[in-house]
Amino acid sequence: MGPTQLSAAPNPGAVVAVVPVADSGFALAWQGGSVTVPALTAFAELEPRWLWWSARTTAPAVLDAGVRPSRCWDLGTVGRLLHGLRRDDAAAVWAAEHGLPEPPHPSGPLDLLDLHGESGDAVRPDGQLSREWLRGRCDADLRHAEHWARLAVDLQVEQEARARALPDPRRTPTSVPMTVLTSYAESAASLLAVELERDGLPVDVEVAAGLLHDVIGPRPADVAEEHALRARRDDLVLQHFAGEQVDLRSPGQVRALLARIGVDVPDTRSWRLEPYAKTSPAVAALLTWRKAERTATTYGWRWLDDNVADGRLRGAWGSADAAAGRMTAQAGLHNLPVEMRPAVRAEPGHLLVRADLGQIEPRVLATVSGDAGLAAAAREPDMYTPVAAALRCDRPTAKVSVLAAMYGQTSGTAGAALRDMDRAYPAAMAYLRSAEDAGLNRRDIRTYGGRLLRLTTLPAGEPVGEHVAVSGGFGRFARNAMVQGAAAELFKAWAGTVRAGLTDLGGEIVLCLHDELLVHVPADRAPQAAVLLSDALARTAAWWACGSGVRFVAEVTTGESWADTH
DNA sequence: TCGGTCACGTA
DNA sequence: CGTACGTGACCGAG
Repeated sequence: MGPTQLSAAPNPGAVVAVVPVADSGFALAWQGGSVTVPALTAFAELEPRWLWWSARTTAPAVLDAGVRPSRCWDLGTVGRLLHGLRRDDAAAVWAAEHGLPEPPHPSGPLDLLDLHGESGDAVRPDGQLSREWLRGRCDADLRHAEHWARLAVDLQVEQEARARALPDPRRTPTSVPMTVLTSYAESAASLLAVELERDGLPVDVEVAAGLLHDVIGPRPADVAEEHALRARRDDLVLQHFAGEQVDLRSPGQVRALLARIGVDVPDTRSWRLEPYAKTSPAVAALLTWRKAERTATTYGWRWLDDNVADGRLRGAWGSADAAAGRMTAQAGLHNLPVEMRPAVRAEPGHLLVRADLGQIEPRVLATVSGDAGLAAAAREPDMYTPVAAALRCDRPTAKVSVLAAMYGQTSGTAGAALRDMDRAYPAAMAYLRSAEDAGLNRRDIRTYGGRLLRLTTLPAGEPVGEHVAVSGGFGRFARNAMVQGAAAELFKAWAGTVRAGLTDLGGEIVLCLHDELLVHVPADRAPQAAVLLSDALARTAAWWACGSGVRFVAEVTTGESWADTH
């Protein structure tokens, strides 16, 4: 082994850390060297695995520089994955990797340790990162940025070693260990989140306006007209109550109002009122009003004005929620009512291609639990047909039984069904019980892909699952999170593969919806995009579910609007 | 002005 | 058939 040359260029495909410095270029570092450059193009040709402290802070500058990264490693994202962190800032990730206590937020006041040393070291005597560095010195100039990039390289090596050392849950492991692959996929998802936020979802404002007009009436010209229209909607309900002056938006007042016509309910949720709608026109009118009111307040003219610009609906995206690691989105991107989906339209000369994973959670359960019987069922296009045969019941009963087992049913008559499930699929049931047990006893657990679910240090009532503490403890939460979390990991791995394949087609992912991908492509490439969505799933499942025998299936459809693809 | 609660949209 | 998330309105406390 000769001495390392500091000027040695990275090999193609190497991990290369990038730290942008405003208006000055980029600091780059890799194992064996580092450099500062005015532009990224020469390094982009090496197709490196770009390494950054977080995509959210770094990727915009990289994308602006004209680079479309195909692979990356996100220290914040991987830190959250490996350590179950609720934060992804450099200080928290660094501390977790080095076994140090969780540091205060970088915005907190500086102390003597932060300012230690002649020039101010990046690492404090106690091993934590200096808050002075975190607050701007790291990208103040290229010299400091280069040091910051080297630290990133060191931390990546440590993270990868940790990921590599975790047990691989697959029956037939591939050469790259499972949690390293998950780290790649989760990092890609964080980059995708940045792109989704920048590019947005194509929405035809004219179509959206037409839909709104039909449901909530014309766009009000001023505040007075807005109130008048609101009053007119309210009157359609109130006329059923002899002109009483009641605030329909106040659940308490509505409940009292309903009591006066003999409808006595503990709350006024729509599913509870639904049975009365058949016989009571007043209740029916109230439910219709509720529907329109939801649209008017949450997805109305204000929403359109605030969130849609240049024909794109934009909101903040997160790559992993706190509970199980599913993607999150704001601005209504994840809860757009079905009635509004015709407004999601491909731009001229383009088409939307939608793919959704069929029966994803039971197939994931078959994979992660290694249950041979359930895996055999998961080789079929419809899992519930063989399950019904095994349980000697009809298909709807089979479906309910599987879901009840996965989610920990607490109501209804599940006893017999669960006994049958135990007989037919003992390994899957044992897996679920073991997850529930970990939850009940507050033990940390890892998902199939290696995400740490922290149940030990979580204070009761902490909003990881806002209602967990009150509604049933951590047992059901853990049982659910192990399945939902693994499904999220598969989904993101799939999405990352699709994203990489879309570059050649000139297309982009425009929406991620837990088990559904929406892709926007030039119209003549739509057939290729459809093939890509299916192929990417097969290729992803080949390593993700290696040796399990489980098949994953996607339904793929093409159309001009999102609604057309259903 | 704030957090809690209700309610409801999506998966 | 449970979990999770984001949004907006009301309501009472401060």
